[in-house]
Amino acid sequence: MKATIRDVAKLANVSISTVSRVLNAPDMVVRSKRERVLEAIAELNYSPNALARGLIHRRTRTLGVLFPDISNLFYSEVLAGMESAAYESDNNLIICNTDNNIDRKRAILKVLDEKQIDGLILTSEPVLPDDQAMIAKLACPVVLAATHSPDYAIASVKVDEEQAAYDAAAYLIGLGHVRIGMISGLADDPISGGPRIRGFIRALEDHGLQSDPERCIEYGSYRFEHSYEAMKKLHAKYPDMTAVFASGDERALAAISYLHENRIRIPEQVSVIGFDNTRMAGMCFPKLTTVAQPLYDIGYLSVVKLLRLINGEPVDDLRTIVPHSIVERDSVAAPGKRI
Amino acid sequence: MKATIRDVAKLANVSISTVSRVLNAPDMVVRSKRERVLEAIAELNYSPNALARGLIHRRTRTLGVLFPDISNLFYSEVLAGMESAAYESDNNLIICNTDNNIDRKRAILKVLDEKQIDGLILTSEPVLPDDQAMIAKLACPVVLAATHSPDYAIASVKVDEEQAAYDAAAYLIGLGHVRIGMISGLADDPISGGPRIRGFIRALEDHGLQSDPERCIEYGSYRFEHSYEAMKKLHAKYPDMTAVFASGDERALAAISYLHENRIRIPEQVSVIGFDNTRMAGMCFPKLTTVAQPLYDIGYLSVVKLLRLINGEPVDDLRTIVPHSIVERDSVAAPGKRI
DNA sequence: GATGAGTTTGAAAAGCTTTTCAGAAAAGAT
DNA sequence: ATCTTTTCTGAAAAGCTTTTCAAACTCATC
Repeated sequence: MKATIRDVAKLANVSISTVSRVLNAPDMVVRSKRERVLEAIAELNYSPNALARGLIHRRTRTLGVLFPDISNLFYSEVLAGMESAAYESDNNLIICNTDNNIDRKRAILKVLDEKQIDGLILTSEPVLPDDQAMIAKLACPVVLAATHSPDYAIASVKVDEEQAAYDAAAYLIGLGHVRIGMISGLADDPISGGPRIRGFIRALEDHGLQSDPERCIEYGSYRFEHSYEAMKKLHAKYPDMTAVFASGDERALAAISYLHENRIRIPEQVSVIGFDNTRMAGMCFPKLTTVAQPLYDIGYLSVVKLLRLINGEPVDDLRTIVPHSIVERDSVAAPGKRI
Repeated sequence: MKATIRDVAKLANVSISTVSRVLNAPDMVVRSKRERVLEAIAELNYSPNALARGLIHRRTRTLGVLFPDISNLFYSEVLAGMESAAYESDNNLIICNTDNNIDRKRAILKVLDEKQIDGLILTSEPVLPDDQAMIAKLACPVVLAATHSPDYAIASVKVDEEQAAYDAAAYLIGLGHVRIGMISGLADDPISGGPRIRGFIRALEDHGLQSDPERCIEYGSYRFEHSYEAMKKLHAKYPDMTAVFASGDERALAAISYLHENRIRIPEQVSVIGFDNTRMAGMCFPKLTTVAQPLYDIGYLSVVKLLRLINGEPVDDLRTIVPHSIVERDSVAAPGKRI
């Protein structure tokens, strides 16, 4: 049986108020008593009950985090950043997996609400009207990580997807590539789809290159197998392309696998640039050149922002844009170049 | 301001006991009142406060999980299994990252204890006397996932590392390999070190092969860069080996990178077998043959086991061994074979 | 219409802590 | 030694729910 503050009070022969003060405002209690209390605490291995505390303070120092798929490297790195920020600020994270399932999400949100989380972070998933309704019922602030809501005024932290995609394409173009394909998420995917496609196309158009989506883009989920098939189709319909922009590192790895299997040399014959810069990017062969999202920072900053909102502090901007960058490794080279 | 049970009671014009009963034992309250209460609940968007509930029931339906490094794919898959089991049993997971830091671990355990978690899962890390002391102070059951404690009677779920390593080596031997190297964790690492090394050596000895650790094993952390260096050294001191057993997929990818960069063909010239079967194994080139640990299951079963302990139900065995298997992909072939 | 059994309800305690408020003790001033 | 201030301390309320217990009610039976 865990010791309670009563037990400590009894053992130290003081009132429970005094024990409480020793814990929360030690200077208020006279030294002799304080020491007796401290001894009693040690002897009973007492630790205060956070439930009771939370009940009074109306604060649990616990945040909820929803992921569509935690087993994805992308999210684990975001999570790592969140966990650090939470630890540094004395908060804990309850992690839930939504599986992209609206009913499951609803159930989770209900429980988290009951558990009195101080704030919630939603990761990657688009905010549909349904979500918005559920969020609105919540009694706590919400931050979106690696996604944002154009329609509702919800705080968010993410990169500028369109610009990042533009930069990826522009980078390839700068190296001299003129026939560039893309493996993309579905066009209606508000993160890895739409904006990245627009950025990609815009870059091609700005440089007067072939930019017909029918020809130079293939779509598929982020899953390796789907991306592999997408690469296969893309290569079939655009055989003379010299570079591929894969909207996600997992897609890039699938492209690389396809090229290897068809004995097409990377980057000599075809360059591949990825997106995300997950840890896998440095572990494949050739090492992947990719558009880096600061995944850890996105996680870290979402928690920081959420904490601000919880504390009623001002946040400078509702939608935080974090910088992306291109990490040059070995999967991209100028077209036709021997290495 | 969140509505409380009082507010509901007032609006429905009943006592709070009645509201509570509508929630917990609806049949006890007469229909007319029940409906009035339900309406009030809906109108006020009331949801019961889990802190107050937890205080009474002495149960929070919240479990703590400690990882040494969440951003590792290995752990994210274990985590996915845990999360499923937790969701199915109406529990939540508080995830913490220890960074292998004892002080941090101590701080985390203190907070989790205060938050009245019902149970704790420790992942991968060895249980040192210090840990044991901290665990003993906890008021809740503990399960070790992907690790175990030979010294203390703590429940655990993991594969038989030694046998798995033995099987990996035996598999290579069965294909005709006679000069086999290993990239290992440090010898004193109780998981990816010691047991796997012993299994590996035993397999070699059982078949009368070169098994001098000085010659055929290199050590290093699981980090890619360290493993790359280890592979480099191993290859230097054992240039005629035809197969490598990498104790972990990340190590295997490093080995593969090294071989690619030195234009050594895989598996024609050197076969590589990994360990873990993380998702990366299917995304590299060539696809990695590896000893599969059922990562998801390890996570899932640890939670199931923990729940048993929490409920005071019997567990059949303190140390659960889950089955491993060899997943054959493309990185291993018979020595000298053309593909 | 009274009695009894069974159902339904509300008051109050319990679960553990923090915080307010007022009283007690100590310290200081005269 | 007395009175004021200041410092400490304890009792009690509050935070929200569940649960026990006893009271009130319903309904059937005689």
